[in-house]
Amino acid sequence: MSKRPVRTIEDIARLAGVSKSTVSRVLSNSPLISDRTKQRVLAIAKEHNFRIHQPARRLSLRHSSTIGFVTHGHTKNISVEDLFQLEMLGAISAALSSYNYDLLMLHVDPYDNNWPNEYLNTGRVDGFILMTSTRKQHHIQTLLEIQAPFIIWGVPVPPHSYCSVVGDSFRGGHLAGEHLVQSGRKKIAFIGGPEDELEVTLRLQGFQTALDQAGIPADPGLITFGDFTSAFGSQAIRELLERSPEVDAVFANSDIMAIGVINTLHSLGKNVPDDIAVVGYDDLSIAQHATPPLTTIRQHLPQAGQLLVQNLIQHIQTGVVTNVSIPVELVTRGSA
Amino acid sequence: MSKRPVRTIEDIARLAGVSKSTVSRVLSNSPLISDRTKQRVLAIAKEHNFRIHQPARRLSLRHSSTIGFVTHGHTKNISVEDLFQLEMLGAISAALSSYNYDLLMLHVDPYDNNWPNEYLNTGRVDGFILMTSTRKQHHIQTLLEIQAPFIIWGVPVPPHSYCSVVGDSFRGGHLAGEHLVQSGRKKIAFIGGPEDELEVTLRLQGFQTALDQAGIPADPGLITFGDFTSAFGSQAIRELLERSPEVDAVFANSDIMAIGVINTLHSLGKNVPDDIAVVGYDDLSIAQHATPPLTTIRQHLPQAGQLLVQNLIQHIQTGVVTNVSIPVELVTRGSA
DNA sequence: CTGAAAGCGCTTACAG
DNA sequence: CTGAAAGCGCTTACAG
Repeated sequence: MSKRPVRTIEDIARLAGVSKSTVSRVLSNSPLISDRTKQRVLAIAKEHNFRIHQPARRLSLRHSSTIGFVTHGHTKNISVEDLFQLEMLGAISAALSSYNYDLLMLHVDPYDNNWPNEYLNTGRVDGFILMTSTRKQHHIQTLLEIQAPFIIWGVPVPPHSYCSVVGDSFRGGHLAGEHLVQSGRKKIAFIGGPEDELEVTLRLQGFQTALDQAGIPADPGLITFGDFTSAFGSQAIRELLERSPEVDAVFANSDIMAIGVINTLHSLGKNVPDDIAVVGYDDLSIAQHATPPLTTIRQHLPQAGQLLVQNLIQHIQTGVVTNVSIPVELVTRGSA
Repeated sequence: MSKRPVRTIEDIARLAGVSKSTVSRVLSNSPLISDRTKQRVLAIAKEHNFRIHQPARRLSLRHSSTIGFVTHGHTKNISVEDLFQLEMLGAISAALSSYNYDLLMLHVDPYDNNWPNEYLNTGRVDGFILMTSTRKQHHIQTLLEIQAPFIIWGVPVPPHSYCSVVGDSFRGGHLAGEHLVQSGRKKIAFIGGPEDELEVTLRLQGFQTALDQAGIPADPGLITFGDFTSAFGSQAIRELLERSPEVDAVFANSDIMAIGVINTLHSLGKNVPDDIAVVGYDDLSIAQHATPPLTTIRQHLPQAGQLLVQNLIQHIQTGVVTNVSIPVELVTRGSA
């Protein structure tokens, strides 16, 4: 008689003339239930647009079906530099919802060591996904210590064993170098991310291998490291050009950096790719919208997101530790 | 004797020699409890690094203390164009955690009308925050119909009443126009976002008012609309220059557009701001890193995030509907 | 194939 | 100021 008494499984049970147990079972698709009952209950549930109350379910099941995406605290840090993370977030979110998991955003204080407990012991989250980088390395220690389930995007560092997925950076660097070499470039600069990041080192190794193979001598003067920002890209190319005006190509370690490089080149009156060819890294969606459109190394973010969640969930459920390396791919567009 | 028996409030109660009720009360800071008991329980809780289990708490309290941030589905859409949203997300997240609320990311299918129930009826979320835009307008309808608590960033559209916070777009447009006029510009173009967005219209009105006041005649040929992307910024300035080569300033409706404009100007050999002055909008963190650093209208995102969450929570608790307009501010840097 | 009952870990009237 | 008990809405052995 009253407005909307259909809020719980018990309401449905009453309407269907069965027990709560039965309703619960049909809703979780238990094989025990007869088809007739199942259809009837389902019909009633649908008719009333019934949805299971998650906190109750989570309490009973003792897990949250939600994972935390870990990001660093301060608002100020969020900027174009985090575009990569943003695209990754989209990919992860898409994958997560296909598993019926929720995505909790965790803006974490980098100096706090207790945050994993804050989310795990409270039953808000079943595990974590994080993008690694040097400064976050100690988070991994913390997670390892309390045995929190997690997976990282990045190269896992040896002593310990934990889940990871990462692009094949050596091959990425190699592809970039090879492409530049094959298009006839001779003075090819490497504008890298942080020198102490494994990915960066690997890209450099792949890159140098490609030059070696083409018989181009290594020139330390053409190699710089910094961060992944466009600001650093700008600065790096400017300095490079002062030191070595004959540079005819650059391999930048991120699309964002590459865009910084290109902008600076334009303002110096250089033509891209005629005077200087530029290849980026990641293939974010901005890559195709740059002027000229960026030639870059595609990291396959949607696939990465999918693997990150699939393997995390698997790890939560079975304890299996996976480390996967995703093939990268050269995408040729206008800039090189 | 066993490893870690301290997982629940009951464990703490046992250790402290009190009842669960008492522990619960000290943990929720009930005034009923004596100081002695409170200190003792707190000490024990801290010693064992105890954290309350949220699903249980939420089930009991009948609310989730989490809010959903609504974003559109497809991975592909996430790009530099969403930088604004990203910075807003950071601001919201910061505000939320000061209220002990969690932030759930909701990548929602734009053609699905049932998503609010999916989150509200399931007890996963107490309310929603969304950024509006024309295409999202029908989400508001849906939310209104099922009486879901929500707040938007954007101008509320009349017939209905719901919470909102928004920057003062008229004043923003006015400040931009005024600044350009005062620096002696005569042919000032307006490169707008979507023509059917209220914010855009308001910025144009403010802008035109400023020109009027300076006695500069309105020139419809200098006004364009598109979207907030840098690609559109590039395209718009290129077309504008063909039609009216004498343009000496532009007011772009987002920092991202402004950056597109500047890049294109550079590649056309124009100097910014000498040949053409450019003012942007938003003051995202990229603004200060542009070359030249962007003169822009600051929207005060951290404050916006704070108001968004504060007023949403207030609305959830009391039903009060607030509509707030945040003052904007001209930030003068290199580009104009 | 189905149901009654216990339990998940909290909160909070109610009684003292 | 404190405790025993009921209840939040599910799930799942256990018994049939």
